[in-house]
Amino acid sequence: MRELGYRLTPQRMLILAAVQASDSHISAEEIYSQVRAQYPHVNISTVYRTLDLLKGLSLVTETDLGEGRVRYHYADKGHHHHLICERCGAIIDVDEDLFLPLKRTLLKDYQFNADIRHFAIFGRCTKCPR
Amino acid sequence: MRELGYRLTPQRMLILAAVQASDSHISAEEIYSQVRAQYPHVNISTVYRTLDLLKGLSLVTETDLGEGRVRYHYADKGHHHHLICERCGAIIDVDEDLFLPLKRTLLKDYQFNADIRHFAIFGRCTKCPR
DNA sequence: TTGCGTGCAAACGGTTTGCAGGAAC
DNA sequence: GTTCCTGCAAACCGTTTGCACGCAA
Repeated sequence: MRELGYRLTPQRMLILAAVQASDSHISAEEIYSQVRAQYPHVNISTVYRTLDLLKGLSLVTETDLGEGRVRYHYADKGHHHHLICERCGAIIDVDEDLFLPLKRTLLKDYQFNADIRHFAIFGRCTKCPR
Repeated sequence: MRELGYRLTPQRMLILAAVQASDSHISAEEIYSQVRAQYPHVNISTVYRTLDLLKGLSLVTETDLGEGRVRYHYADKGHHHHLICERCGAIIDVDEDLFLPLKRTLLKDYQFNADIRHFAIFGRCTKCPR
């Protein structure tokens, strides 16, 4: 799979495995501590370099949920979006189909091909007071 | 206006003025250098502290355009969103009304009250090749 | 054996914080 | 005169980089 000129190192395999294993979005720091459990010698910079590589190969995607840190996601899992409650912190996943009408409008009226894959929408879930 | 227990300092006035004067979104660093032109003694930490205060007073709002830095915007100006071309960097403003159907759906189907005020959508403008 | 990939340490850039002195009230 | 606000310097935190060594090919 990755014999397209890239070397297969234990670090790379473990990092990709960590992203795949995560059922939600995972941060570099979380990947780091997970990989370090099996391979104590890794360095966080290797995690970042590998994630960059995997992004380039379209194996992982990156999302900015506005936390001041980026999260990663295995690319084969379906795209979806996040509703983030500013009060209780709950993260609700919504399907990408919900955005198709918007995407069409942007293309038609604004000549813009929106890359709507991972989206973070802030607000309040109705369970939360106020 | 700000006599709700807050002191009126030249720094605060200049910082708010800088945000108001900006017709688009402005970064803390940009506010800083603009204020410093008239008041060379200011410190960047005062800029951040004042912006926090103005956010709390709902006088400015904050947007994360995914640049690794936050941008600020005077709250009275109408809300709008941004289409950001990943290729040429163009930023296209779109009106918030475009998002009303989505907002309604989220409320009805997901019990989520989306705070759709400043939004950054990445993609490609059709003027750009590929 | 030849690089590519890594660990290390140091730098980075935006933002935050502790503190003591100064200005607004 | 009090208290809030500020400048300063240093810390912070996620991320990036330069370098020399080591391992995958």
